[in-house]
Amino acid sequence: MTKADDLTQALRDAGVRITRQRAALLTVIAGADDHPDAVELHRRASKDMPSLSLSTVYRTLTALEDQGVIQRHQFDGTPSRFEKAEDDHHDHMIDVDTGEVIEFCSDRIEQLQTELAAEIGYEIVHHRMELYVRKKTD
Amino acid sequence: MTKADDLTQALRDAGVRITRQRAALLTVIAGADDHPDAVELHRRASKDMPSLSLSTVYRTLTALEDQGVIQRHQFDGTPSRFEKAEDDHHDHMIDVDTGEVIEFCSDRIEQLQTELAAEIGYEIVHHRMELYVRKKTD
DNA sequence: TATGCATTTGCAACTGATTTGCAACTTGTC
DNA sequence: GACAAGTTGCAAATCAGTTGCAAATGCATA
Repeated sequence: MTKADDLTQALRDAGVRITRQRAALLTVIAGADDHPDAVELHRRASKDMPSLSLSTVYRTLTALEDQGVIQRHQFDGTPSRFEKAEDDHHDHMIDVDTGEVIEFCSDRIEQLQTELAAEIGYEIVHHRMELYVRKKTD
Repeated sequence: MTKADDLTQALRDAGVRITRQRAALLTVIAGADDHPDAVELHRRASKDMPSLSLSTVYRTLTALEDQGVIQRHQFDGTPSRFEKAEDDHHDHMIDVDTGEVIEFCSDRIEQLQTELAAEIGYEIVHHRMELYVRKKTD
């Protein structure tokens, strides 16, 4: 049972129809270790499904996001990028020179965020933290 | 000497020409206590400068951003919003129900961010932290 | 395994935010 | 005050993403 199969089953259980184009996209997403955008996902999935249209990719990505199967990230001034929703939450560092995305997580920061919001009577629905970084040279 | 005058002088010193349209926009930005988008800024500035075009607003905002005079924020799925660059850095909470933007700052979090980046050999160029929040009901 | 129909597809046209080409017009300088 | 270079307004282009529609397909059921 591959990761793509897991995703497929989760969707089927949720009443989402698994078409060949969705299956192809799921396979690509399950196998991606990076954070591709819609065009890149379309490019990759097109190898299996040459007739796959970009609008279907967009529609499917939205559906998958609604199902909580994938996550959408909107980094500074670039098209949305996607990754499969792992059970563990994390944030991102983006290397401003290479565009490389590094995942990280800090429970301490999350806790401080929650406290800050609570202090003024709010609770956090979701958050977004991106560190735009550069490799140290010294 | 108003804030708008300060901005004007800063730009003039940087070799940026102060046209009537830029002056009008600077006045609006200097007087704004919220986080308006380009269309809203255009609407406000048009009162003094009825012929002001939206493309000039966009061009000027980009120029002001390049000069470090204003900051651009891209909150989830909405047009870019702008504010004058104060000397004090801060982050934002966005009320998901009302769209209201609340500024906040945590030195403790900033410090943790710097440490996290340093641990893997990076330094932070800039960062972005947005907490999407909802008023607590209980 | 065949049937039916709601869902999904590809295409092309549309949207909303922002950018750009260009000729006419200002600005700051000499 | 005149001139070169920077700016403007307009309309058209761009870019990421969405949508209407008729044709095609998944899948629950017979």
